[in-house]
Amino acid sequence: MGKLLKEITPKSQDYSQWYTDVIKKADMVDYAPVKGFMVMKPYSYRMWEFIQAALDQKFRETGHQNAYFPLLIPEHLLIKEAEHVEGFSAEVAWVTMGGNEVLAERLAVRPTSETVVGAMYSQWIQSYRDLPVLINQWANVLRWEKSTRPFLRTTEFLWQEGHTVHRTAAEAEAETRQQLETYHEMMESLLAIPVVAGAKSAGERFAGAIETYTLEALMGDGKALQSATSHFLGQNFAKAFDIQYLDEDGTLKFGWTTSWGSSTRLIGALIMVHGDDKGLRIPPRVAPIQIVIVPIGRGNDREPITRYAKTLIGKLTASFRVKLDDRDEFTPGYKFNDWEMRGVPLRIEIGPRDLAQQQVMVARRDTGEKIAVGEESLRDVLAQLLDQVQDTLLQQARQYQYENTFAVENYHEMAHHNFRGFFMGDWCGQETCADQLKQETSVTIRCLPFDTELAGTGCIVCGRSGQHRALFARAY
RNA sequence: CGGGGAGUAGCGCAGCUUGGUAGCGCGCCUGCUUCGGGAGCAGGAGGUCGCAGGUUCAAAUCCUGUCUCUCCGACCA
Repeated sequence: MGKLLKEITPKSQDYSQWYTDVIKKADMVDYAPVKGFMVMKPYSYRMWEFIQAALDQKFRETGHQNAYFPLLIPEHLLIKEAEHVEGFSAEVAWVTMGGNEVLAERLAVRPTSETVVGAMYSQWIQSYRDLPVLINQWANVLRWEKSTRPFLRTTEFLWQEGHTVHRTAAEAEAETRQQLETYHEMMESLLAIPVVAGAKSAGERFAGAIETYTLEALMGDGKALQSATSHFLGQNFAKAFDIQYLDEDGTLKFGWTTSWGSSTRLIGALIMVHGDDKGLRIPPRVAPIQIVIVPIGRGNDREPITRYAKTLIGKLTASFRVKLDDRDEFTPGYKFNDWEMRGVPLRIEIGPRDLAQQQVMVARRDTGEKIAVGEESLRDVLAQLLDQVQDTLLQQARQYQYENTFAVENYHEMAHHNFRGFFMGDWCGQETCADQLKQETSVTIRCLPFDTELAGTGCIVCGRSGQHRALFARAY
């Protein structure tokens, strides 16, 4: 325990440093040779694969197909939608050379793919019979960010971006909401992260969107993290890229498009929502290793224990992701701490006493609780415990969010909470109020949550009558 | 992009003020003993001091430039 503190800075002492310590000590990332880039090591990449698998399945179930669009986008395409290019111009990386030749037109490394997708869709779509187009791609994108943090904001990141075209506004709008719901469900059931769903205010919308929906999660330091977004693009991109179809009535009409995305940033959210001073706590459903087995004993004890551990592995691998830590060079105590740092949900200890009693000790990462389990019921108990850990992490995160969500009548009240947490308040709808708030407190409007009502106490900034109930917070 | 801090062995650091044979802890390798919450002893390997210039008989140390990490702000998934 004493040595542990040397390795991971306590959250309460320095949250940023804690985060950096955890991702390094849990063997999730390494820094790359180019500034702002990171290597996702196998342990974190595996988590991404679980997220991918869950989303991909859901996308398919809702009628979407995967495709892949090019990494490079010619400048003339990128600049077609005026608002869009303005929103992204400051963070686009350009390719200007091909081999030894200077290119006639420079090529943008995609910051997102609406433009190149739009250019292709305009060629693919002729008739209302071609609609809807429901395509998703798994890709990397590049945004030249000024300050970067592993997972939360890196220059290159992995994500999925869905791009759809619909015949009617209502259908596109429904698609936008449906995809947000897909993310919502995945975050709670897989990552055990509660979120607030809502619409972005005009000032916070995606560049070129009519409406942006978002999921906002509360991190352990009281800051909000935008975790997934879904955009209703209206006909903005259809007009810019000439995505038209001949409708049943014989007239040419513009399609209605959407786009929606979620990224490896989700892993950053997972770390900050569930981690504690001992390190990571990974929800079992995304844990690369769900159960680690630590054999205890030396000399004459060792051989039968190892043999037993191996038969146990054989029995459990069909149902769980299990690992036997039979490293010779570390003591059990070291291994306990090591796997706790890496966030493995359950640990099985097998020592001479257990062998004699035909039982094992099972320790939970989330609560620290340790129980003896008889061999015959082991598989069922483990399955139950994994569910319980998954559930407990979600409940704890919900509790934390609940305890750190405050209704305010004017923005000065936020100071009582050090501007940390979710703040619910009325907003008059004027951007000037949002700007003033941000200027003075760094707090921004995270979203206008669905299914909320005005408190009637007036705009928290100017006091005029409110137009929207809004979620305010400082954000990553 | 602005303001702080930091780059010396795999990791964490000292040495720099006042230039003169590169050190400590952990880790690593070998051997023996150890194992229910970060084991002990003994021996050993490992460094062009971030990079590039400059000053000097001599640079980890002084000067200039540059790159990277980190924290805090402004900009963004």
